[in-house]
Amino acid sequence: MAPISKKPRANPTLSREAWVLAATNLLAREGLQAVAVEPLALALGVTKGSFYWHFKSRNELIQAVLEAWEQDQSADVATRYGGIPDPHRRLRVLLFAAFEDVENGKLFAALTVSAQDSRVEPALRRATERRLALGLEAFQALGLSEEEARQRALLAYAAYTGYFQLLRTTPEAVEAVTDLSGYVHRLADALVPEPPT
Amino acid sequence: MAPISKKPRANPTLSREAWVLAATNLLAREGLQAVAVEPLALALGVTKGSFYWHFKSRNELIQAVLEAWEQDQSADVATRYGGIPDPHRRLRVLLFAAFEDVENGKLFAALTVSAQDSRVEPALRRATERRLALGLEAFQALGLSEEEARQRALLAYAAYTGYFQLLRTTPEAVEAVTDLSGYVHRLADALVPEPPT
DNA sequence: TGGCAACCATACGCGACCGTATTGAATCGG
DNA sequence: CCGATTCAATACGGTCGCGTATGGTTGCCA
Repeated sequence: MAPISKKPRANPTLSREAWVLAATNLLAREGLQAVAVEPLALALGVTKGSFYWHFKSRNELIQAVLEAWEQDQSADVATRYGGIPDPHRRLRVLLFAAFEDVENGKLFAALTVSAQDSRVEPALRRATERRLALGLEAFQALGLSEEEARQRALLAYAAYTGYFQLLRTTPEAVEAVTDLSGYVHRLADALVPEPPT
Repeated sequence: MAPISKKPRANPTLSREAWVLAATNLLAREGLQAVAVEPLALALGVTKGSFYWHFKSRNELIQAVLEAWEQDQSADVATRYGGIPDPHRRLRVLLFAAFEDVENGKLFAALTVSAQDSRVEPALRRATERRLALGLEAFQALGLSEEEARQRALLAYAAYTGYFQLLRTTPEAVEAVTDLSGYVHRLADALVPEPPT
């Protein structure tokens, strides 16, 4: 038998990151109001006592979750977006990448739900601004006017937001459309003018 | 001086409908969790005592709000949609009407936020199903295949949902697109094939 | 082996909101 | 004018989650 010491301490001890991770998952699945200290502790098999050793408050946990989210948002964009020279391809890659990352889409939808929250709001606003700016730029690179590019960017972003919102609220309705990539294709075709053959 | 009786009873007495109306407004502005009995009573200048005379519970109030909403959803569709013979016009009218009703759009967005709630979920699901079915039908009337019509309907609905969600979370971002009708035009043009000139 | 630091449990007080009871005041029909 | 009805205030007990205080284990290290 392995020399299990008296109390294996369930988990070899919880790290701050473990709390943040668990909180993020809970947030994505059940929303911000669900990321509460006591229930979270219960789910992790410990009590509040542990939590308040790692964090000053629930507020601090939420801030940490949001920071982590914003971090790998930027990271993602940087890697995926990279420098695709052809503007048509770049735009389509952008669209497909966005819709394919379902996990992130769900998390984003969950955050949108709590947009009223004073901690969530700034993070969400920054994300939205970045994304819309990226879209604007991408559409302008196609030769569209600013106004037109702005409209299409908003349209694309609304379609993104709405898609994951619907996926959250009424998954059955979305799944009735059997083919996601067909959906995104349609979106891309509707928004991205034909390349100059 | 007008013969003000001893206690003019602030408001000439609150009706059940007044509570429902106030709750609906609060819901649209601050979400479901904000429609709480005590705060609501405070806002109306009375106390819980009054509320629990008109309603059995908070739950009953919420049900009432949802029922009222579903009621005039159907009513709206019936009147607006009416029988426009030409499928192209019908579809465009539908789209414009949906985006123009900002009040209802905001209320819808607020409900979407609380889609997890066991009372909201069914109402929201029914609304979504009705709307998608309407969209499917309208696109099929243009001669599109079912699959294609389904995709476009979902796209249009996602754009609708997402638009009002963005309006809720980050109004500045939306307002940067100066022209709403331009936006909707773009959406319509992208989705509705040219009429057979 | 004593001691300190990391990690966690337990117990408590607090505020917000729900729902219940009970009482009070205005109003209307007879 | 009076009693019943309608509407509302007050006071209470209960739940859930936050945050604090305090004490208990474990592990490492001198």
